[in-house]
This record gives sequence, C-alpha cells and structure tokens, in this order.
Amino acid sequence: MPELPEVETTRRGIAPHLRERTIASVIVRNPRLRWPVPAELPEQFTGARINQVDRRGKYLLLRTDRGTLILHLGMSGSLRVALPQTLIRKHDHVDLVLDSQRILRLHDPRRFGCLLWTADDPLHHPLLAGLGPEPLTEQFHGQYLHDQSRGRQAPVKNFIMDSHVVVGVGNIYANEALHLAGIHPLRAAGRIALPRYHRLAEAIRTVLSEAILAGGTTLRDFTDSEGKPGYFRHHLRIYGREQLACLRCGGLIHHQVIGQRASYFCRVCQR
DNA sequence: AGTGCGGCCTGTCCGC
DNA sequence: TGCGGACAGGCCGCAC
Repeated sequence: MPELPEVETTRRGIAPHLRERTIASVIVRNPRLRWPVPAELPEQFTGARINQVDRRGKYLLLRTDRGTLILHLGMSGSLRVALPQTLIRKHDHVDLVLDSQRILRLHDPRRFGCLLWTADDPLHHPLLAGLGPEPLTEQFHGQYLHDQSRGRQAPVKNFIMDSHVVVGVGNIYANEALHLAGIHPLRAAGRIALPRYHRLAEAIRTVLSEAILAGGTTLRDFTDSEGKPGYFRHHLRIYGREQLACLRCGGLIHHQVIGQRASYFCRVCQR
C-alpha cells in the first residue's frame, strides 16, 4: 500500500511522539508478519530510549540505545499513535507502549509488512544494504538512471520500480512520473536517451514531493498516524483514469497490465 | 547479471 | 443476498 510519500507522511507523524521517549513495553499480539517478529524483540527493547526516527526507502528506522527497529508497512500496513483507552482493532498486531502512555500501534491486514531489529548499522542490514539512492537527494539524477539502464531490456516502468535502482517508486507514482515525463511505460529501459532520463528523474522528484505535501495517497485504506487519509489521490493525473481524456493532450488513457501491475498511460503523448 | 514469475495474506468489489 | 474469483499500493527468492 504505502509508497515513499505515505511512509514519509507516517514518519513525520510519529516522530514527535517517539523521539527521546523510552519504550515501557512491547506487546506482540501476532508475530506472523512477512518475517516473524523476533521472539526476543520485546525483551530487547523494553527500556530502550528512542533517539531518532529515520526512513530509508520504504523502511522506517527507529534508532534506540539498544539497537534499531526496522519496520516495513508492506502493502496494507499503517502506524497510529494511540492512547491507552483506544480500542484494539482486528489486525492490530504490535504495540510499542511509551513512557508517555502513548502507544505506537502497527496495523496490517495483509501482513506483508515486517518488524525486525539489528544491533548494527541498519543500513548494512541485508534488506537495506542493496537499496538504490533516495529519489529526493542529489545522488539521484538523470545521468544515474541512464548509466544504470544501459543494456537493460526490461520496460522502463519495471526498471524505476526496482528498489535496487531507486527506492520509493511504487506502482502509482511510476505511472504518474512516466506520464509527466512523456515516456511510454513499456519502452526498454536501455533504449532511452539521456535527455529523457533527465526529464524522468525530475518527474519522479516532482511527483513524490507533491505527494508528500498532500500527505500521501489514499486509494483504499492508507491513513496517517492520526488515522486520517492522504489527499494526493485528487492530484493523480493518470493512475486509475482508464478511458478518460489525457490531461496533457486529450488522448484516451489506456489501461494495461505490465509486470503484473496495473498500468495507465496515454499512447499519444507517451512515447 | 538480468528478467519474470510465484508466493505471501486479507479485504473489497464485481458479476452472476 | 450470497458466492466465487479477480484484484489491490510490495518485494523477496527462485528458476532460467
């Protein structure tokens, strides 16, 4: 579910409640996430002080004096800051109870998310070590995409959704960015010239930045840390607009499954 | 090495 | 109204 803007929205929402707080207890109601929540995690982090809440790609990193909690929201995960009297809903799998009495509550119906921990530098963790650059930093630019894509036959849409190429570009924003850049999603990544990759990198940055400003996209069930939906869906220019007119050129928006994911594009202005 | 696919899960929606 | 099936925003791990 959540792409980078949703994870960043969540991070900004929870960070003020977590920073410089101590974890009073950890309650694991259901450890069966994508990978099991480690059995020792409650003991390891009870009494830990949270120093910083960071994000790497779509992973949230809760850095404490006892190690780092690594959290991924998968497709359907969300975090809320709850109070002791807040009712526990179905799929509320884990609580981090803070010394402030507030509770960081992980909710994840599909359980594609994960909650792991490491005592070492989390950026060296196997899940994070191979990730590509952050799209909103200066490490990410058209020249980089061009370099990485040489010799690649796969569609450019698959290429930019590969977290080892660049993190944080999920299905919705891949559709949006390609439309903004005027690039056909099925075009082989290795057969796009540098100027167009400059445009694509810029489009990715624009789309992600705008979505963060809007507080993320809610299609079905994304809510921020206060349980509120994001509003970026009102800004979507191509995603989900099958058979409607392209906002750039008026052409008919086409829907097609690419790499098992719903894709939307305009055959007139995306080449 | 790059590529494509299966699989993990539940909830929702659509057509019958 | 009920039911089966398709589909959904991610991403690892595997076979080729």
